[in-house]
Amino acid sequence: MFEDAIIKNINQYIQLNDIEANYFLSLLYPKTIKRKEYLLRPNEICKYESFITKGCLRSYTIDDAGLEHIVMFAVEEWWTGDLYSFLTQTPGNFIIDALEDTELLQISKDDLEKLYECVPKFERFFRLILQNAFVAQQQRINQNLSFTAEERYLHFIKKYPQLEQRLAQKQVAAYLGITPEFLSMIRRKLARK
Amino acid sequence: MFEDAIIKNINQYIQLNDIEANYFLSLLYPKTIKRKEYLLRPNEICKYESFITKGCLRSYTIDDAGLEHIVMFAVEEWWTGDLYSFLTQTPGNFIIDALEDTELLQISKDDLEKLYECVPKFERFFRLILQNAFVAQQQRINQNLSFTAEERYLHFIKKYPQLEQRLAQKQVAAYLGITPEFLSMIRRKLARK
DNA sequence: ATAATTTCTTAAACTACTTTAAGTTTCGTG
DNA sequence: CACGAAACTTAAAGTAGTTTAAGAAATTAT
Repeated sequence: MFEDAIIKNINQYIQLNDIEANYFLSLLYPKTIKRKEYLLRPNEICKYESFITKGCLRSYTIDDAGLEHIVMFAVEEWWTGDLYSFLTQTPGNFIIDALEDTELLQISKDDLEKLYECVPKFERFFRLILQNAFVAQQQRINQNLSFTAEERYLHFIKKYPQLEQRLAQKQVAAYLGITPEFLSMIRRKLARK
Repeated sequence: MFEDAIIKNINQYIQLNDIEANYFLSLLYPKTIKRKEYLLRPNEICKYESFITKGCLRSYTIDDAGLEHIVMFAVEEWWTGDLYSFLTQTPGNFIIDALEDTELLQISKDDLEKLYECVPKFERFFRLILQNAFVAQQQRINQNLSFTAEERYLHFIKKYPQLEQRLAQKQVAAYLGITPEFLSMIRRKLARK
């Protein structure tokens, strides 16, 4: 069952006994969403942080010209949500929807705060998760500043080879910050070599 | 004395008693660096995370063409360091130097780990700090993807009005991901309005 | 104060990437 | 398995931002 996967994941960072694990599991709401369905609609308040047991989602914005810009992908074993909206319980900036049929385990803000109180080890768990995310984001910012589109694409397929297989090229382009047309040209140029 | 400032800052996030505060202070090394001096040289291992009591620093990279790209600024009441290098104790990707004469309080990785053990509340403190940093970085990534250079500049001076006063324009340009020449043109265009 | 250095400005030529548009391929659904 | 929709490709024209270069202004060091 998919509750196992999340405990296994957490045990890579902190050690939970059975009581703690069961208490944590009792706070989770399972949810399934189909491809193209929303996890978080425009301007909706993010009520839950979600751990993905199966599937793939994207967090993105739509600009004035109607173009989509992807801030992050999330696949199995990752957490997703609009953290700003979740923490403040105010409408967020990001939209989240599923790129594949997806299964999630969700925790509400109140329950997460209870969890921090009852099992403070989870402060450490989420600190470690956030540390990794922070480092990854800092590297992405640097690459967006210093790499060309081609360099960003090459880095992306090297860093996330399995993820790239699952994504449409237009999603990759929206993550790299280029148009699908230009990504197509980059790929043609690379293929010719 | 500047040790007060850091305790005051931390007490905004968690409540420390005198024993805990004094223990924390005992782990800190004060350091001062002058303008243009390095806090972290190219390929150096980041031995300390640093809390800034006075001054201003930048974390940046230099690309193959010799251009600088600023990943973050850090001023009073902020932490800085190359987190990846600090956590892994391997050479990092970022260079850190001072844009003004700067005073820091530093903590080593070993001491920070001791601190997490002895005063687990600090797990919470750094989780909260990282949460805020994560949200800010996610917004910056989104803006780099969806805003024009002019929009990014307008957002920057609105979000950090006091910081912009302290920075040379070329530093702002290196943070926004544009050339100083183009920033100059943007400013002229805005001034004419 | 003054020289030396760095930063800022301006403008013309250039380029990485976008836009538009049309055709082709792939994919999801009945 | 077929057909409608979405994704991908290609190419020509357009643009946001870069490069280069030179002069002006501001800052730093002596």
